[in-house]
Amino acid sequence: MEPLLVDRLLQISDLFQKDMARAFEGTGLTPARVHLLWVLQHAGASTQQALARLCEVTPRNITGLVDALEASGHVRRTPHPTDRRAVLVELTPTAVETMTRMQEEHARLDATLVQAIAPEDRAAVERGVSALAAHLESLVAAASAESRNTP
Amino acid sequence: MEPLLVDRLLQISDLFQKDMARAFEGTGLTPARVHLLWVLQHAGASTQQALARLCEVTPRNITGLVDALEASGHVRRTPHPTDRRAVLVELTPTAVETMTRMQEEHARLDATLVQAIAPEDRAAVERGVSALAAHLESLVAAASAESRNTP
DNA sequence: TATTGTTATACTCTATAACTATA
DNA sequence: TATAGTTATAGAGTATAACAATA
Repeated sequence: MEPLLVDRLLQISDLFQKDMARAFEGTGLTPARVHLLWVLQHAGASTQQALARLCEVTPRNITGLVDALEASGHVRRTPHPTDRRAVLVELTPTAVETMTRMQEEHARLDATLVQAIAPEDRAAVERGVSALAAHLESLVAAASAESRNTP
Repeated sequence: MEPLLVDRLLQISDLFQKDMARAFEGTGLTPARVHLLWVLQHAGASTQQALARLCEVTPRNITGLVDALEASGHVRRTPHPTDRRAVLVELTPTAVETMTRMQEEHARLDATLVQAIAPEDRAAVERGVSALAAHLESLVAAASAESRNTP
């Protein structure tokens, strides 16, 4: 018997994690730190509170990640122009370069993945994974709404 | 512009993680421990060395996971019948029940996922995700073969 | 000599709670 | 009074290295 669709998707999740871990190794970066850099690249200079919301993680956790990324020269803390309690975190020029390369690699990976699918199946797969993502999103949203009602 | 296929797949990975974390919460179980129980359910009573290979994790790590699962009553350590160095880890009856329920929930999730895809797209999606999994598998295998050559 | 599991140590990610400085 | 960030503390997952008992 062939594996269930859900098992294929879980297998793909697992392989993505391995592939990304491999891509970072030797750079001193970790998945959580790369995620923060990715968020920063898209959001631009941000307060740690904003980063905590975007990463769906506690502010305390952001302190630790920013400490590490500051020590490795990937981000800088600068004073907030109007709020003296806050700091702005921004990518350093080297990190901007690193993230640009990473985004190129990301696009290359996308291209090879699309090519791995038979041409006549591509449109259906695009529709299918969009539907799957939407369905899962609603499942998770429903569960988290319920847990807010019974905390 | 619509998101890249790879971004959809990453989104699905992320949603799976959230959904599973939600499913375990309140049970005292964690993703790593459930994974070990899952492996144990499929492999049957195993030595910790075998579990380390199956989970792709160090033997030391298995010691910790088995300690925790033994304390929570999910697994038992029994002496190996022929090798006095080794122990056999096996599921307790309650854990067997828990895993059976989990497998049923897994099958239900698969059914709702398949239903979320338009009927005329289902066959193409099944073929597509199989091709994607195979392609990623070969990418990861190639990378790990290369890293064994340059350690 | 090689293998099984464990002790010792360390690092990363994560969380909550209490505290400081500012709004 | 509320918000931004940090210190303090804790637990889970992971790894390497050294060691005991057994093969």
